[in-house]
Amino acid sequence: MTFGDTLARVPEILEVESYRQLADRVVGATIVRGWADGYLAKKLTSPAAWARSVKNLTITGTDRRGKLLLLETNGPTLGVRFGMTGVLLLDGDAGIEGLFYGPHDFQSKWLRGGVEFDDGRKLLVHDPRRMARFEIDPDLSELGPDALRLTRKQFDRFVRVERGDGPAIKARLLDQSRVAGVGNLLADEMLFRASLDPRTPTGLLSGDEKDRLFKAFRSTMSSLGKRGGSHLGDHMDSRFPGGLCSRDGGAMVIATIGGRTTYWCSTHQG
DNA sequence: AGAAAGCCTCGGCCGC
DNA sequence: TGCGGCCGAGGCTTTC
Repeated sequence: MTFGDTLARVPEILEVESYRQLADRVVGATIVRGWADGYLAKKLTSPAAWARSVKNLTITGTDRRGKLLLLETNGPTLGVRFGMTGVLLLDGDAGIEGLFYGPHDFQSKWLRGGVEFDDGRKLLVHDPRRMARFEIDPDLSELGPDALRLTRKQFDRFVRVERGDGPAIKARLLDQSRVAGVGNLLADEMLFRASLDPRTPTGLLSGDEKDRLFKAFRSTMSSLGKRGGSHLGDHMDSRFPGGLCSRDGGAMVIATIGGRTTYWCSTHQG
């Protein structure tokens, strides 16, 4: 599903990284005003707490951990989670052009909050489905290592299972406390590339299967980063009911794994 | 009108 | 058998 020639996406790690690059443009600016609706401020004590906390803060830098965008300031660190349909806007510029599951265009009624700077610019969160959240001094200890820079050593810790067979590898990939940034589409793409059944218990992966998954993890991040979005994976052409695998023509299977709709090839991921 | 997403909460049960 | 922690299910929210 695309919107004509417009790229359509889900805010997974690659999209949030492009939001971070957009946010880099406000480094050095000072916030004069901030606002948020009740949903965006849901993790804070109130929308007023956001307005009060951000006033007069100067942005000193940007960072990102997984899907969490971080704005560093001369005071607390500001965090933004984008949920399913959140897009970061800087005045007229969007961090990305469209969303896979989101609307085809931007509407002012879907602006849920943001900040205004001393130079007049505005950094805004556009979020039709209201799952984006602001945070103040977010707790990073609950997030695993960043998926865009995952080393082999970190990967080996990521697939380690303490007890029993462990969760399905698909569920482990989505576990943000194990590795931060992999969303549903990226997880399916990695497993497709690694020729792994998403239901495989993490603790039962062979050495060869772990090697394949690590390679697929890295290649998915780098090639989809170059292509420009989480929705541009090799398996996406086959990602519909009744779809056939673009690699070998096998029938695609659909099931809920790790709480998310999962597509995989019955032939090469069997 | 059903399904989709990220994230959070809750409850059940696994494993020691 | 008891307990803590893990894991999966379900809810939130809105749109197409």
